[in-house]
Amino acid sequence: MTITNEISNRQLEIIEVSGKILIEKGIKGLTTKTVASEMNFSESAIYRHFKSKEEILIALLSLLKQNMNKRLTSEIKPQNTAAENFKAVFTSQFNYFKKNPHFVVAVLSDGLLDESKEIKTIILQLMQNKMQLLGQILEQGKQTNEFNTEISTEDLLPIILGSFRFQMLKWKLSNFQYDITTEGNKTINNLLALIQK
Amino acid sequence: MTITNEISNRQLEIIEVSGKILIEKGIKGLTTKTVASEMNFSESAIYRHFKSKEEILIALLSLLKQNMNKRLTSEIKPQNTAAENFKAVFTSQFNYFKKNPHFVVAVLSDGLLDESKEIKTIILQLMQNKMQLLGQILEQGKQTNEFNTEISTEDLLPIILGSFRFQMLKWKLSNFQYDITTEGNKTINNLLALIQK
DNA sequence: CTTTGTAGTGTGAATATTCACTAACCTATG
DNA sequence: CATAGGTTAGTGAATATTCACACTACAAAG
Repeated sequence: MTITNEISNRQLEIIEVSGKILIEKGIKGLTTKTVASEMNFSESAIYRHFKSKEEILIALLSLLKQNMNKRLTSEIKPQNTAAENFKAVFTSQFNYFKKNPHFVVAVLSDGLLDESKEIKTIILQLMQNKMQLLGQILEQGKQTNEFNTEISTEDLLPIILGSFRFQMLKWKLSNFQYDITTEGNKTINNLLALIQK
Repeated sequence: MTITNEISNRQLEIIEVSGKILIEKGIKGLTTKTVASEMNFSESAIYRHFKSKEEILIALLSLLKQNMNKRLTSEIKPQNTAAENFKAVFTSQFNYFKKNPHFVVAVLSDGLLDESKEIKTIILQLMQNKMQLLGQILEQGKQTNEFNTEISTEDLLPIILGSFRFQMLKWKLSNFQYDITTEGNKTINNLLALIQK
């Protein structure tokens, strides 16, 4: 366990393994035993890399938050139409989760919510960041007269975000068996159809 | 513990207490100890009323399923407009959860999903029932030319249900501090504005 | 080149705690 | 007097965490 803020390769492995366990067996299945077993080393070895189990979850969520912010921010380009930006953001999300389904936990992280104050904070930040980003795009669309102005951005956001979350939940319930990118694209277009003029 | 299918008063108490614990402390907080403590009797007394902890959860979800079906079905009236039916169904939901916030678990039951096969099945049924009911209303609205036909009912359902779920999540995250019926009404109107002609 | 210190990473055994659940017993009431 | 519903006092299993110990790589020192 190094003192730096950097994440070591071993830590990253543990995070990924934890995410995998989380979606396969749920929060109850994530124990020091299962993590150690999946890592092919003993339980005590975990503590060479993380102070506690909670720290693993915190690291996982922090990583995702960081990644998501960087990734999504880079997708938004002022020269593009709001619809294009809207599509780009969600396409990026769906592609990312297709490659890293073990991070879907973070979207459906209600189960983790009650874990600790710190975890709750990160999850809330994750939501707020996404809301803020989406809010920008919606405002852009209203100003450029692409989107309907009848419904306030504030009211539109939970509808869009809720749809996204629900889609992810369905995907998880199917055990990730269908292609989330094609299904996701359908939803993107449907949502756009609803809010476009 | 009687042999009948009826739920005794004591069982109902336990179910309600469990629901309360579930939203306050999450699935991890729901233990024989916390239930017993909230009931003001010993842990072993629980087993006079339920065979296992899982049975409590199953009873809770079954009760809600039964209740929701009955309640929502009675709200749909063919002589009413689709918009009226739509409103009636959601108003009923919001009113019900306002009075029984401890049952919000069932809407946000992601955490329970991994508990057991049987529990997962009931939760899925709960979702499907609601989808089916809402689907009827949407179809009615399309036939009477009230609703937009651009987006298929199938595609519309997850958007509406996702919005509802997200609204409930926000409410829970706020610790049920605001009035869900007024906030809910806003969402109902917004959704209607989106799908109406 | 060899010794030696040290940081990093692993192990197995032991720990206290918590969990769901059970057994034996008590007692009021119909 | 049987039964429903409560009690106390356990049970074994699982859990997160700690500890003493061992091995390795490698850099500094002699």
